[in-house]
Amino acid sequence: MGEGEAGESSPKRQQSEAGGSAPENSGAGKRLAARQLDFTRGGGGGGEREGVVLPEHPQPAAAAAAAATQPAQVVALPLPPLQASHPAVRRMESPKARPRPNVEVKEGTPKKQKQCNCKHSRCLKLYCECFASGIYCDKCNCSNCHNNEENEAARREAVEATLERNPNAFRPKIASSPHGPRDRREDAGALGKHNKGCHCKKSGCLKKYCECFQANILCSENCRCMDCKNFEGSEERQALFHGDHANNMAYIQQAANAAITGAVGSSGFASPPLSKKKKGQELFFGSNSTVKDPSIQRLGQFPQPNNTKATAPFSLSSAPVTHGVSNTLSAPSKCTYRSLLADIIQPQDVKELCSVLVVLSGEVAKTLAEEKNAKEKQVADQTEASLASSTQDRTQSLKDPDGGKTAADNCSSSSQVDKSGHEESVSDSAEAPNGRPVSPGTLALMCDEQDTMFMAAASPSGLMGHDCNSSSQVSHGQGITEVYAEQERIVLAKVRDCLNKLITFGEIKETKYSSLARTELGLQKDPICNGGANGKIDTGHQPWLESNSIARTSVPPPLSTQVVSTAVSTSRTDNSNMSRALENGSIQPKVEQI
DNA sequence: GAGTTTGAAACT
DNA sequence: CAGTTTCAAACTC
Repeated sequence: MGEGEAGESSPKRQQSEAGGSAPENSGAGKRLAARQLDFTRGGGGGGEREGVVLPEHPQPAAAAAAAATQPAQVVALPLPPLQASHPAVRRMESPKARPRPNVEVKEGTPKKQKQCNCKHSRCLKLYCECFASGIYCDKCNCSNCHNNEENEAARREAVEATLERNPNAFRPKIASSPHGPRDRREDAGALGKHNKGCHCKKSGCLKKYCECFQANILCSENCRCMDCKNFEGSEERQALFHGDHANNMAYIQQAANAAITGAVGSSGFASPPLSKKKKGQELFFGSNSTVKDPSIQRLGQFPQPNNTKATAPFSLSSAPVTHGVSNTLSAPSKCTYRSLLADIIQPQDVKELCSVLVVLSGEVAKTLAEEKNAKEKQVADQTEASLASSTQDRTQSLKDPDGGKTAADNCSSSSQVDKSGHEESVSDSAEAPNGRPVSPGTLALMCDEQDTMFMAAASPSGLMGHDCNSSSQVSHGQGITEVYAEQERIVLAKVRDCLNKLITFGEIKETKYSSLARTELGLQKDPICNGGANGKIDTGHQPWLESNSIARTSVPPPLSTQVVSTAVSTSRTDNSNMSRALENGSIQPKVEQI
C-alpha cells in the first residue's frame, strides 16, 4: 500500500512531505537537535504556560479515560521517548476537544471513530485528523500511512516538525468548555472558544467547514471570518437548531444554505476580488443599505476584528427582535432566508408593548389598591360601629399575626376578584370586593394614598422588585407583595399572550408560504424563499394587510394592535399608543382575558 | 460514488 | 506577513 502511494507523490510533494521521514532522518542532524531544543522549550518554558500538549503513552487511567470517550480502535498517540521523558510533557489532548474530532459526535452521542482518508500526507501532517488528534491511524482508509507504531520514528519527526512550526499545534483549539462540544444546541455553543479562530469566508460559519461551528461553539473575537452567522442571537443560527425541524439534518442544511445564500450571496455578489478588509467593509457599507442590515447588529454584538473597525453605528439595538435579513434581499434572484417573524415584530411594537405593560401594571396596582382599601374601610366601619377606634383597630391588625394574615387573605381575595371581574374593576370600581359600595370620597382619598405608595414602591425597583418589602413592614406590606405578585402575574401573562400570538403568526406565515411555494413550484423552479425575496409574498410592512388572498383570510391583525387592544380593555388610561391603535381601524373589539 | 467546495495547514 | 498551494473533510449531485 505504502509503496505504491510513495510513487504517486509528485516531486514537489515528495520534497515538501519529506519533512517527516527518510530525508529528514538522513540529513537533519542539526535540525533534529534544534527541534529537540525547540520542543523542550515548547514543552517546558512556554509550553508550561501554553499547555503544549504532546502525544504521550497513556497511563492506565488515561487509557481508561480514552477508552471511555473513544471507540475501541482508537489508539492514543504514543509520545516519542524523548518527549515522554521530558518533565514538560503534557497529556494528550482529548480528541473531542479538537474541531475535527476523530470521534464523531452527533446529538450528544459518540459515534464510531472517524477514519481518515489521507492520501498524500502520510498521515503525518495536521491535515490528517488522526494525527492532529494525537492518535494512531487505525483501520483508516489512508494511503501510505506513517501514523502508526511501525513508523514511530517518522511520526516523531513529524510531531517535532509540527511543533516547531506551531508549538500549540497539538493544543486543543477550543478553549476548555465545561460541557464540551457534546450538546449541539443553541446555548451550548456559547461555552467554548476557538483559540485561533476560524477564517471562513463563504460558509457563514454555519457549516462544518468552520472549525467553530464544527466544535459547536460560537465564533469569537479571535475569528476573522467573513459574514459570520455563528454568533449568539443569530437568526440564521437559531434557525438551524430551533423549531420543529431542529432534529432534521436536511432542514438544518437547508436553513444553513438559505442563510449563507442570503447574506454571503449578496456580499459575494457585490464584492469582486477585493482585499478582505475592503470586502469586510463592503459588507457594511455596500450599496444595499446594509447599515440597516441586522447583520450589523449581529456583528455589533460580536466584535470581529475584521469588521468592527468600520462600524461606528454599532450602538444599534441588540434586541433579538429583528426584521430578518431583509436587506440582503437586494441581491437579485438570490434566495434569502428570512425569519417567519420578520415583519411581524417592529421596533414600535416592542415599544408599544412595553408601554402597555407599564400602564397595565399601574392599573393593576391601582385597582388592587382600591379594592384593598375599600375592604379596609369596610372593616373600619364595622369596628367603628362596635366602638373600637380605627386607630386601635389598625394597631391591632399590625400586631396580630392573624390580622396580618387576614389582610393578606383579603388582598389575595381581592386579587381573585380582580381576576374574575377585571372589566368591572377597571371601568369604575367604586365597590368593595364583596360588592358593597364604598364612599367615593373615601375611596378616592385612600386610593390616592395607596396608589402613590404602591407605585412609588413598584416603579423604581421594577415589577420584579420584591426586595422593598423586606424592612419596615406595615400591614400593607403583605398587601404590597400581593400587588407585586399580581402585577407580575398579569404582566407575565400578557407577555405570554404576546409570545403565543407571535408563534401563531409565525405558523400562519409558514403555512402561507408553504402553500404559496407549493403553488409556485409548478410554475418556476426557484427555490422557496420564505422572505419573499422576489416580492411576491412579502410586499410590505404588514403582510396581513396585503392583498394576498391567503393572508387576507388567515392572518390575524398586527401584534401591536392586539396587544394594545387587549390592554385598552383593562385600562382606563388614555395612551397615545392606544389611540394610535384605535385609529388603526383593525382593532379587535374584544379581548382575550388575562 | 464522483466531483466540487471549503478552509486549515503548509509552503513560498 | 501576505499570497499561494496542498490537502482532506464537507458537501453536492
